[in-house]
Amino acid sequence: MSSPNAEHPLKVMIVDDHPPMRMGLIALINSHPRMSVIAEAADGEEAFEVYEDVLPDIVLMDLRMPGMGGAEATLAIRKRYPDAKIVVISTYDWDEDIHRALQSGAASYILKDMPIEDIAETVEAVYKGEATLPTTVAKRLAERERREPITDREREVLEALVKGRSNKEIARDLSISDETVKSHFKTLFAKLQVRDRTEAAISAIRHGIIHIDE
Amino acid sequence: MSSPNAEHPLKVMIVDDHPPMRMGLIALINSHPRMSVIAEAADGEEAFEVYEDVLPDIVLMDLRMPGMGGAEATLAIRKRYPDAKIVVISTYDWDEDIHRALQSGAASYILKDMPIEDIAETVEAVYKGEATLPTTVAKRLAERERREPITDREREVLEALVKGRSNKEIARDLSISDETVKSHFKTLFAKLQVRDRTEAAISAIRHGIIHIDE
DNA sequence: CTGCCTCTCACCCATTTGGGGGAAATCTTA
DNA sequence: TAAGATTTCCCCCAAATGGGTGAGAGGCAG
Repeated sequence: MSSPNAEHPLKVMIVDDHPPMRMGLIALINSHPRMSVIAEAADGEEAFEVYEDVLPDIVLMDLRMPGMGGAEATLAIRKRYPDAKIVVISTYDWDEDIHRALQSGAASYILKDMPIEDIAETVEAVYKGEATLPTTVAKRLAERERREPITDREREVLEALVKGRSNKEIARDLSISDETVKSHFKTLFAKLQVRDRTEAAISAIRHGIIHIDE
Repeated sequence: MSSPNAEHPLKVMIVDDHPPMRMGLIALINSHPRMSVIAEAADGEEAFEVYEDVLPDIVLMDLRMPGMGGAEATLAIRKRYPDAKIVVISTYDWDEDIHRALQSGAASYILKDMPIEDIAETVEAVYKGEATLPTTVAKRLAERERREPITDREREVLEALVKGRSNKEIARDLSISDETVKSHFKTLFAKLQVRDRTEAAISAIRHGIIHIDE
């Protein structure tokens, strides 16, 4: 594999659901001497299809998108192409988002408020196999490690909570007794270091454990 | 005032805290034959300062920014320059955000998931004095009208709630009795059409009444 | 097979929250 | 100034939530 140059630039694919952001990322990459955008997609499914078509050297992928998000798309692509290099770019530095993206096989996680030079640099660095994570992002990830891991069941309870359900309703939804729901909340309060359900809901949203909207 | 043409293009100013988005909006406007970006800013305060310096024909302004947001910046600019034409562009179509932006004097409110052609079109239309609001946005705004207006005090209570405070703590914070807090919640539940405080908190966030983060 | 973890459920009891009234004080504005 | 909205507070009572403790069933890893 020869290193990219003016004749054989690094082939980049852009994935983002916002047209102007897509335009900016394309302009950013194309203005770099050794990189060139060869494809774009507006959501996760399209990203997977287009990836197979064009087989880019690297993907610059948004995280939050309608339908299939960036983490799922990363997982899908790397399942078929384990060497795929994907840089996730997001608005938020929420620890669960970061964790999910990296778990899914993203090589890096960067933020949209970074200077465009840093974004381009990360893309090139990742292509070269240099693992880079911005300090802000790494710090958030470290914070997450310090938090006790939340189990699948607990996540389901949180999800129902954020939908506005009462203990009884959550119990019905999950086919368990409401005493069990209370029990889950007790452990959740401890893990999230909060005192009541409202705080728990907000905390879950702020950490990206549960996604509002859609 | 002569109409913009290739020699005298419409002078546009771009305000957004995300460098790649700024780059995209600039590229978008500059690729239009009758428009040209003459200045940019990364937050509300900078927007005001730069506006005074360059006096653009129109501003394309992001809503959510660290420090002074787009609505406050719009208000500040139009206080000094009542004829300033400002198009707010946002990720979210939350009714309170839309309302605040238009209340602040924005001429239109558009979304970042719109096609770039529509964005450019809106900017030009607004300059010509044609008021345009995307149907999605107009619909959200209409929904808001159907909701009973929330008072300032109630908003403060909601804000404290989203911070995770209990009734007693909210009472202490606002120097009122906790019976009064309960009273405010009673009316809030009715206005937001929810049954408990957790739902109220989520609803307040989803409508953009209270902003999480920062 | 034996811990360890998760999920499940139960009981008790204190506190918090929510729903029904009503009412005085203040502030706005027609 | 009088109507109207807002903010403040009160009472009562029912329902929901939260904290402590304990414990059985099932799964998974060493």
